[in-house]
Amino acid sequence: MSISSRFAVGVHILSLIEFNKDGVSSSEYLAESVNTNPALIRKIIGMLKKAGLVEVHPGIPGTKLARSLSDITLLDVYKAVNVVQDNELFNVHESPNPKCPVGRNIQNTIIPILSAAQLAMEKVLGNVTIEYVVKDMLEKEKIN
Amino acid sequence: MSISSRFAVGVHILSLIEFNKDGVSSSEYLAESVNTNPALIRKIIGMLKKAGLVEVHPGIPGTKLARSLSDITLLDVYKAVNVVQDNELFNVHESPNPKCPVGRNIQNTIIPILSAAQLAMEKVLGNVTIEYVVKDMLEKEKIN
DNA sequence: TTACATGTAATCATAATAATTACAATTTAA
DNA sequence: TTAAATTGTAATTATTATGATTACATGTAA
Repeated sequence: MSISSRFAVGVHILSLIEFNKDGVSSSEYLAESVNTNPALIRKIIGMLKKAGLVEVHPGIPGTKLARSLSDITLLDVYKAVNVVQDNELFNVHESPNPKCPVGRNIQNTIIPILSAAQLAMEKVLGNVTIEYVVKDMLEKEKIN
Repeated sequence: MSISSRFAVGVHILSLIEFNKDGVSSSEYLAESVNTNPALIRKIIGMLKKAGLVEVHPGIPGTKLARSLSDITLLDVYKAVNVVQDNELFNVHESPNPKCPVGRNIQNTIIPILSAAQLAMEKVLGNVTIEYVVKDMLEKEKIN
């Protein structure tokens, strides 16, 4: 089990749009960097658009960022691409036996805990911006 | 995508062993409460045993806790049942294009962030014991 | 030796993912 | 007006993971 790479690809797309801000970031161009096919990129871009993170129009080549770099967090991307629903990071068995004191309470007892764990993870993502990601990549370029 | 219910079932099993500490917790007994089949329970119990959380012996009916309730955290269970490997909660696309500054840095830039997010989630689990879970279930029984 | 429980491998149906193909809809430029 | 290029989106496929199930070998105790 792991969270869909749509999320990492979304971050990749937004970062590359910034790196290529003076050029045209078509789905084919982005797909070459991600190393996948343009249709998948367009699907993810569609989700980013729906979330208000990018601007893109049918027939017009290229995608632009709709917000400043410092105003887009990894949590925004994560939410945009629907990799995990609220309260659904953890799968809880569906039909425990209500005749048993554990069976009839397990869900109500652990779901709040699991939800808190999920929120703690998401909070970390919320504290990282695409601006940081881009700057970090530039740093790594300098070093190498 | 979501984390396997093996984890929630593991918590269920340990809690029920405690509730039933004066009786015999066979895989069939546990399976009835979880509402699944005994083979799956035995598989999960095998993992809990390997992690030193329970005692169980071939041919001898029943499973016992190997540690005190207050010394077993949800993180112990999570680790025991192998629902998520270290650094693998998030899937990162495998072969980004090394000719692109984003493609050649995306992994090194986001993996530490994703790892920190995963650890934050796991830390929450590490702060909750089976003792708390059992007590909370008892509380909920009183109320209802 | 018989009955019963655990340990474990194998099989199967289902669901999710990512890759891919295909094509309609839209825009721009010739 | 037409042609070319791009986005939007649905459908298909191969692969993988999960959970349910079956089967049976192994081990214990009466």
